[in-house]
Amino acid sequence: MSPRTKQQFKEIREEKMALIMDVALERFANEGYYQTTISHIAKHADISKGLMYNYFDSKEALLKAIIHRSVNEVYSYLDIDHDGQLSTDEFEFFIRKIDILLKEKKPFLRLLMQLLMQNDVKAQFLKAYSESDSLVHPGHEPGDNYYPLKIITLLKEYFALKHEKKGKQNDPESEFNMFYITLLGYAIKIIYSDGGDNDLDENLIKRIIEKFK
Amino acid sequence: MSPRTKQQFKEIREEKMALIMDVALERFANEGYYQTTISHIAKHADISKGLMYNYFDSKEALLKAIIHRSVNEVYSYLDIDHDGQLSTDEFEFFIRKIDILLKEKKPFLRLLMQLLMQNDVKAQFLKAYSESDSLVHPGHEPGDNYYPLKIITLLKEYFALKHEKKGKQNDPESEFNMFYITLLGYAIKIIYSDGGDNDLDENLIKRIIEKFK
Amino acid sequence: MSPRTKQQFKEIREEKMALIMDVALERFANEGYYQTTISHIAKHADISKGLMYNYFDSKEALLKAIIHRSVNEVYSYLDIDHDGQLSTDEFEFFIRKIDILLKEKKPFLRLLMQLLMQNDVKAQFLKAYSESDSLVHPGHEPGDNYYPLKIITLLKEYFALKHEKKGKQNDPESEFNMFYITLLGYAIKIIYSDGGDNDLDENLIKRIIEKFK
Amino acid sequence: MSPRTKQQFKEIREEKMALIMDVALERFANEGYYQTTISHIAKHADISKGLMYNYFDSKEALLKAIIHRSVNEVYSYLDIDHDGQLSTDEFEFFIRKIDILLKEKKPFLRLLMQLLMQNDVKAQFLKAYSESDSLVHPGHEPGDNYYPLKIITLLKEYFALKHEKKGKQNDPESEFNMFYITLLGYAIKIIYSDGGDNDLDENLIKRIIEKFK
DNA sequence: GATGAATGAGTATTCATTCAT
DNA sequence: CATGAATGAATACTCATTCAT
Repeated sequence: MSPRTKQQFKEIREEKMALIMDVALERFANEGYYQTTISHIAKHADISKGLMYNYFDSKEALLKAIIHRSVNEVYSYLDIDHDGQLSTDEFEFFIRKIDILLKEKKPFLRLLMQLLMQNDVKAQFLKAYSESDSLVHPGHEPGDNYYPLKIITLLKEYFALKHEKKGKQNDPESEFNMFYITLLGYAIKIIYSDGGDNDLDENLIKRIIEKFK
Repeated sequence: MSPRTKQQFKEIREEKMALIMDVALERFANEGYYQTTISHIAKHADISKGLMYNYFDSKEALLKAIIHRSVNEVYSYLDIDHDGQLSTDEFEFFIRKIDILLKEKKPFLRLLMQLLMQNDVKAQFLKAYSESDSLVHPGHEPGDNYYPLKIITLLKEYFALKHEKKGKQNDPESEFNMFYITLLGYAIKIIYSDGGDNDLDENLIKRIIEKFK
Repeated sequence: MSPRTKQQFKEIREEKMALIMDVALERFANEGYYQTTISHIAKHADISKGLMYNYFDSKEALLKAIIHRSVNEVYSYLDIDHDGQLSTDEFEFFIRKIDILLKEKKPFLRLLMQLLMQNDVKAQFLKAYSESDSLVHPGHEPGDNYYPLKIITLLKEYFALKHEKKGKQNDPESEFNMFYITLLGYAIKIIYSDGGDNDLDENLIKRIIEKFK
Repeated sequence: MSPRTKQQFKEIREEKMALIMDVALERFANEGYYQTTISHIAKHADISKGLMYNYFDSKEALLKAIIHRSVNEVYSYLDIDHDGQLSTDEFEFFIRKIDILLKEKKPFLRLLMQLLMQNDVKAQFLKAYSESDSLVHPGHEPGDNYYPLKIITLLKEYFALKHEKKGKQNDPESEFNMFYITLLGYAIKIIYSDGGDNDLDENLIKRIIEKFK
């Protein structure tokens, strides 16, 4: 009988927003962003069409919120804040983390792939994300050495250092590129497999670590 | 002035169809299949919307025709009709052909990626393609050893044989999988780069060949 | 701490209703009735949407209540209850009162203009108001000589009498019509000016009085 | 059997656009711009909803086109291109033209009133129209003495000159303002009357001319 | 009395497809 | 063979109104 408190309203809002974002992410990843209708999302989330607009200004705002949330989750999981060089163990640890992310963030990564693989204007804001990271760390300017680039830099330095030490025959840039395409191929395989053969995947990630560490 | 012969009409027809397919493929690859409108295609091909329907029953029929054509081109370029085992030279030759295809069929491969990365019903027919090859070789049933699978089989046999001969430490299945993800990563890199660094790519493909042949 | 008396509750209720009506009138007048949303009103009045419906059955009921209130204010300010003929001084006094009303009831008059200038069904009830005065004096039938018409009648009689006395060249109906359009034009000018030049307006109203008294 | 020529298509387009604009103007004027739905327009014009969008980008674009057309018609009818001062005959002629416009352009003028009497952002472009005339005479800058202002200037000069010559008691600015509100009141009366008493209106316009010429 | 989450009918707009010429 | 006007089903989004708390 007594009216709901502000706190209760806040909780309702947050739970509902999370529900809508979860459902929408699932649909976006599987049906494609443009093919997913607000009606679909509403039906799957068991809410009315209108309610979505109580929480998000538009379909695009919903997409942005989902990306924002997921990017934050990914970054905070990776938690890269490394000033010196990567040790071999840290390198291995990093690959393992990536592997876990690939398996835990499949829907988000499918959505991301989908959006990044289009050239049209609407998708540009996404590229901005992956390059500038401005929403996650608003203090940084495009040109700073913030997270996404920092990762790349760290890895390149790792390969440069390894080359110095071990004097392998291949130059470090080539080595980094081999590493990059191998991990990319592995990522695609994981993201687009439904379940898949775990032993097989485990064997692959071990070989990647072994080969490039 | 003289009335065109049936042959001439047929040629005009075929040229127009090819034009429409070319334009559509370009738009599909860059804007996305669902985002590309018939109006856009018509405008870019400098024909009327109605004419498109003179040549293709629907937007989906146009898509199928484009895929059909490109799949045929790919298969006939690869020209795999190999009964015995792949020699090392043939393996290298195969990788080189793949590399050339990646660079020459970028728009088609982008379109393909786009469609394969969706789970929804409309995209199912595409998976059918990649698995059954039914349109290209309508006689085959899913289970036959037709082209796409034949390639896989040949490659697996290649790695099995190599393992027997050279007795490398890794089992052939694992080796094949490493090869698969490396090539996949390379393919994605090539398909989605605009121009890109040719020397760098050449270095990569050489290393792939070296590593897996 | 002590429980509020019924009287206090009633006062709170009435103050809240007045607040809502004030805010709504302002928004209706400036944004337009149809363009003003209940959400806007609630936000500007610093109450919840639900509360509005506690006081008014619907948006239209709110509109009617606002009109009702304003019409009553206007009528009670004009306080026309005149049985005989208008004297010259009374005529001048009437114009002065109109002038004051124009300046004090701008928002209401803007809203009224807005509604009267539409032919659609929804606006019909307003015409009913201006012609029948049924809400203000529910006993009257359209055809009675109630207030709005009474004013017209009084003014027409004033011009008829003036014609008899002074024998001006123009017939009284024509004179009334000139008076009507001049006052109408003046009214529009005042209602839709923001602030405006007071001296200029004062000069105009003086000339109107001078010309028609 | 033979396909339509470009000319035929152009004619169809122009007739249909005119039809849609005519119907829409009528509805906008009577129901109000915001209350008029595209469905209503389509139904009244006996076309499908979609067709409107073949000719106009949006509801607002349709509105702009209607205003543009009507403004052009009004200006070309008034055909004010007067360098010197207005003679008495020209002044009378001008009032007569205004009177004719008021009767012939009722729907447009109702629409215009409706839009000008709202403060919201969407209506601002209209004020721009009435003040800058930029669409009609694109060469002019806001500040030039282009048509709408030119009319005002001409009239003010007319009253100034008249004052010099005849030395009436009232200053010319006051006289112009009286003229302005009288004509405004007359305009409103005409625009919002349905048919109305022609003799009565004719008498009014004669008196206006007589009084102010 | 008061809140704001939830609903759903309604609105502008898009676009594949049809068809008269 | 070719055109583009015309259609209508579908889609994103709005907003008055209801209702559980």
